[in-house]
Amino acid sequence: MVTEASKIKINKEKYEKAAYILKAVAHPTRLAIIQLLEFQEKLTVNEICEILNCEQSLVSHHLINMKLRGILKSHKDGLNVYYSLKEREITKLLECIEKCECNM
Amino acid sequence: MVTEASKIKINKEKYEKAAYILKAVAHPTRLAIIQLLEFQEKLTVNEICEILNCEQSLVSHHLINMKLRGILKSHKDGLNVYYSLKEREITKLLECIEKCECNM
DNA sequence: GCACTATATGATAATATTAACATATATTTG
DNA sequence: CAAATATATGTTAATATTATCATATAGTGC
Repeated sequence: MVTEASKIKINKEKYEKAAYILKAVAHPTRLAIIQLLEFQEKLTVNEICEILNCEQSLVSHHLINMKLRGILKSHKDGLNVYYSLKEREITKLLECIEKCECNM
Repeated sequence: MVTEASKIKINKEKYEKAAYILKAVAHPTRLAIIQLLEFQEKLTVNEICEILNCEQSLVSHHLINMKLRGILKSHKDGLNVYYSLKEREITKLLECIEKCECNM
């Protein structure tokens, strides 16, 4: 039992990091953005707004937050800001969830 | 563009379900519980409390919530309630996250 | 420099999640 | 049935997330 406990203690930071990333992603709009970018390589804020039919500043908040957490990256080109996946690996989360039969 | 939009619309429910599951899991304690149960098959509420050094009612709330969302299952044996994974697939979430380099 | 467009920022309100605590319920044992 | 134990429940407080709105900033074209 002590072994387990110390194992958990050591891993505490790991769980906190993982939860931090999961929280950044656990939102329908954010998942949609991630999957859009899985197939589109890069999109502007406005394009995402239009596709998702979602207000600009809200989308912007979502994007900036995910960028902050290292999930997205962006580059500016004139007036536009293009967002893209920084971590393609993150797209596997959705696959993983879909395989779960827990969505009841 | 319209194509994208309708695709997203159709998938809206999918993203909501996925977010619902992800939210249930996006917490350090919950991730720890899941990983404990990956290796232990089943544990009582008290065992989990002790290992994680976490208050009983709080653990109970976490467990019940995850059970509600189809991630865990439980069975009673005398005074004890044993919790275990309902969906082993869920343990792959952690692997998946760990592979991401997004954790800054 | 002015008007226009795209994006970001900041404040606040609405809502959801987490924690803490007190207590209830159910089971076992004597 | 009383005491002890394990778990669940319900309430409230603390905190975090999400949405909304108003406005700022920055780049473009005239």
